[in-house]
Amino acid sequence: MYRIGQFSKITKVTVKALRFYEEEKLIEPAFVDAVNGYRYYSSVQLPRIHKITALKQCGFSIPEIRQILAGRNIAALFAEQKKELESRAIETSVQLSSINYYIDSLKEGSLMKYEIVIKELPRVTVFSKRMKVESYDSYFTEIPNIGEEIAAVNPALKCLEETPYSFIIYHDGEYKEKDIDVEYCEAVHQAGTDTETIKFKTIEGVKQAACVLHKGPYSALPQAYAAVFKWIEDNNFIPADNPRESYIDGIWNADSDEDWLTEVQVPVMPID
Amino acid sequence: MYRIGQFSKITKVTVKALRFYEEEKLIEPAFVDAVNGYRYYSSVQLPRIHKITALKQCGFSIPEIRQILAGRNIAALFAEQKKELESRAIETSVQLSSINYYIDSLKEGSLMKYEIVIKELPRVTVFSKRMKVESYDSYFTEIPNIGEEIAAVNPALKCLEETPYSFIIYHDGEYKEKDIDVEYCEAVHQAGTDTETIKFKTIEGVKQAACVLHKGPYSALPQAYAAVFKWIEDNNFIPADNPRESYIDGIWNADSDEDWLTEVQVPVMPID
DNA sequence: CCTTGACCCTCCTCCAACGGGAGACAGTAG
DNA sequence: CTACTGTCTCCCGTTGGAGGAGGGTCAAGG
Repeated sequence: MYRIGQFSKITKVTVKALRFYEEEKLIEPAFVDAVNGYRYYSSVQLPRIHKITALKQCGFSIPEIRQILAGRNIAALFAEQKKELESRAIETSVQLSSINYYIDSLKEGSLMKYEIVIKELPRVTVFSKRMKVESYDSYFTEIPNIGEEIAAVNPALKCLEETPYSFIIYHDGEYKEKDIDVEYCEAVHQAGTDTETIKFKTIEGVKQAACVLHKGPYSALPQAYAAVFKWIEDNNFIPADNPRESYIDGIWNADSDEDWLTEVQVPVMPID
Repeated sequence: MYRIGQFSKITKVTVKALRFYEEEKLIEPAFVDAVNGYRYYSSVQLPRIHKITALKQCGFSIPEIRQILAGRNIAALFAEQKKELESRAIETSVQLSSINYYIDSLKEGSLMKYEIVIKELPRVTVFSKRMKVESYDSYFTEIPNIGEEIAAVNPALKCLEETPYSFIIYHDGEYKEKDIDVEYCEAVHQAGTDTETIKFKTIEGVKQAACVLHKGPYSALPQAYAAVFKWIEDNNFIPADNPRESYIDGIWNADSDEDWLTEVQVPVMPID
């Protein structure tokens, strides 16, 4: 019979943990002195505490260990824990490559200019106009016209005011300087009547998109694109769809182009 | 200006988290209505919350994020986090192979007969006698003699009574049936006078040893050895030293050999 | 004007697995 | 007798919020 401190040394389980396991009904002392309350453990309990330690080293929680010790659901719990650990391994490796990306970008002196975040993009109903434009500058003259044209046919049309979402999809997979195939979209509450060139449609949600926020004039957007595509590569993702550029602040509500805010969103999927 | 719920939708950060971050001084609303207490956020805060989200996805804690946002210790924190994540990745992979080992052993019908635990073995002072014996049975007749012989020369000798540690080191790296090179050791408080065949020595500690507890007669010990060596292989470790067999309960204090307890300890190191 | 539903506020508790420490006995060695 | 170590119980703190209670706000519809 060992006192708790001795048992603790033998088993390498702290005294605190032993008392806690008793409270959690994982293991009880073989005998408790009724007078002074001292706990006494015996060597026949070594296999049990050994088993507890082994299960803890596998990352099981205390209720799970209790189940396994009771002999219930053993196979199921192990299979579940395996899945859990596998997803944890993936998560850690994503974090690791993410960190490496930032360390890289720090070395190049740009002090975390771009941070990339994985987000979900919701399903939205939009009106959209697809067009080929000569250059980036030219479509900004187009956009106000689109709004007017669709409003003329749908007087009661409402865009999302609280969480507005207007963006351009680049249908050329890659970066181009001219003759760009773009689609301007603006989220609305409900579909309305199409025009010749402007159509209502539903854009499906995207479970994972790498998103980067760009602050400043549009001329610097290519840097944001470069950053997000480097991140995607570094983090073992691949683009799963065409990139979007979402306009948050711009000429319509910010004076200085230094204050403009644009989000680049690239749907991605992990490389298996 | 967005109310908290709208800002939450835009940023995919829950309302609870936004309020919590405010309390933690990570981000404050651009404006708080003095009358009703409503928080209002503006789009100029998007880069900051975006940065917070990105850092969280790297696994940083909130105090760390606060430091990084303040621009302090950035490189150091990133390097530290990288190390942290790397060790977490290793830990998870160990747990994973551990789990796989048990799932394997479950399939073979043996319901977790042996659990393997990684423990540290302390540095101990022992008296030891190294000898070649014909078979496993024969050295058990030897052991009592060793104790008597050393006690004759060292009348005041004290073994560790509270946490006794007596064990055999197998100097043949592998399993042998006869002509075995063994060393019997028993931990003592202080070194004493050597005899012709029994020497005092200090055995260095081992940082990681794969340990398995065997309950039952010694004839079944080979199964325990098989289990621990399989585990070592499955878990990407390699033996780092000769195995030890530590005797906890045996003929001297347990009647039935079904109650005997022995621990097999194999020092290991991870494969790089 | 009243109600309803959607938001928002603050404040409180809860999670996991113990660690740290306070205050009070217990047991032993010098 | 005192000092030291071990043990007991009880309470608080950790992380990053989630969940809920109880109550105020705001706009729309009847």
